[in-house]
Amino acid sequence: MFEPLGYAPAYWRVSEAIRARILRRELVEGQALPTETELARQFEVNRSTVREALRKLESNGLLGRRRGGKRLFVTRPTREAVGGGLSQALEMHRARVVDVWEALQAVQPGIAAAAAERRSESALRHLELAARRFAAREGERELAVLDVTSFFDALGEASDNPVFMLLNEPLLRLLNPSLAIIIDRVPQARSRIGSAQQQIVAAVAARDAASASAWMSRHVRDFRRGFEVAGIPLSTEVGVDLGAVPAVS
Amino acid sequence: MFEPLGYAPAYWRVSEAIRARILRRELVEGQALPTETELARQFEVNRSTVREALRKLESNGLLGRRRGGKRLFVTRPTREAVGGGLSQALEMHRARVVDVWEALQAVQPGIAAAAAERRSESALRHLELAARRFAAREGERELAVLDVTSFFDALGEASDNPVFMLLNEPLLRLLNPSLAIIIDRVPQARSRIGSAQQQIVAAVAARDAASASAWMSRHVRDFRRGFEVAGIPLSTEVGVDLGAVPAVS
DNA sequence: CCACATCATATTGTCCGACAATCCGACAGG
DNA sequence: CCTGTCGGATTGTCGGACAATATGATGTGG
Repeated sequence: MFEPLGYAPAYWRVSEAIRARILRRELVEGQALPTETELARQFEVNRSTVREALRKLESNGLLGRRRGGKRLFVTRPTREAVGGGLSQALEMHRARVVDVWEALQAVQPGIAAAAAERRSESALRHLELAARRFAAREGERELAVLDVTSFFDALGEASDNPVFMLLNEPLLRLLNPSLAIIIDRVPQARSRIGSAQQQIVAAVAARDAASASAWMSRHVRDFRRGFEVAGIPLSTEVGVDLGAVPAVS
Repeated sequence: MFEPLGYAPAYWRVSEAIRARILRRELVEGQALPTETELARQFEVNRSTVREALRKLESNGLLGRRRGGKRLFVTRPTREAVGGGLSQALEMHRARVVDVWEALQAVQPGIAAAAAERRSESALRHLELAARRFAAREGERELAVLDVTSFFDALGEASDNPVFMLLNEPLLRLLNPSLAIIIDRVPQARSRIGSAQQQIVAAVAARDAASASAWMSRHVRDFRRGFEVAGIPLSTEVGVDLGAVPAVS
């Protein structure tokens, strides 16, 4: 009959108060926060309480500090921070390789299309660079995987859409371990990825959204085939150690 | 020439240590954490330091407490926690209505298709229920918006893909304010949304992925038209107060 | 044996005060 | 302009304290 009457500890209220002012842009990016002592004075709580509140905002990525710096500054959550949180959440939700792949399949063609429509010259150059770097890579499985990630990242950048840029990273990161295995075990993986990247780059360069989307669709579908050929069960949970996945003999 | 030599404060290392054990599943969901005093003893740091570490994990959604409870438990980040972090990040990145819309345009058809392929009977019922509730709603702009959100949520649920379920919520949440304005100002908005929902439900019920995807595509495109008719500039930043957007006369 | 009220204990939230390390800004000297 | 010095300010960490209350053990009655 009655709602539980809400009680929130002071550290929570302090953190919400600061968060609200940041989101309302009353505290703008790059601005230094008052010192802990000053905050404690203003909120009329102890410095320890303020510190707990600050830790929450810090891990949300809303506060950060300059390298080696001491004071806290208002920052916008970096891609890494957001991506880390998201992929960590997905691991806890036991997302499987096939789930992430499906999401990629849904979202990447749209990103490619947007990139083709709006890419700037410099974004295009970055994209070309990423593709060339992957193509030039030999051996070095781990680095090759990073190259693949960079390619998708560059594409997100070219789309000039912060939503895409933020979503891209965590999804790719979750697939990184499986990608490494694919590149290791599937002989033609590198060449297929490389040629797909070239087609996509060409379409983006030509501002041909439909073609970019179609090639990306094919590219992502190839990944799925890669999982199968490499013997990675589609129901493998992301975030587990893939060292244990048996090689197909 | 030289890498900055890394130093990490104790609260950070403590929080990382606990996070790692959670992600490695050595601490499983639902399990109670040791008490703060005990953690302080084991890590050989002060309780204040432990508390700062716990606040970080708490705001990541990896730790939570039972309602009215005192001890902390390992939890998986709720959809709200993840969504909150993501939409907050997008606000800070000054994502615009059109950016979010574009992402929706990219991802929702895929979700609809997946839902059509895999929906369970009970998920289908939830979806139907959400559609019926929206259709039955009159007036009550705010609630109508929530109904729309519920519909997309139910669809994500039906897709049975945790990635989709987590991505759905924050995107919709960001559009909620604009949606409210659309429903207020565009007379035919309700009926168009309602009929789109019905078509999607029908396609999902029939397990017709192609049709579900196509209708969803149309549905999302309609939103864009809605923004224009309602006089909401596509370049409006999400998260700003929309009370100021002038009505078209 | 189970359900329930009772109570001592453990635990959290918050405070206070302290101190070392170090970052910051100013200042002087080459 | 670069470098070295210096004092003050700020953070990271510590120890201890106490009120409020959740937790678990205990005892009691059915």
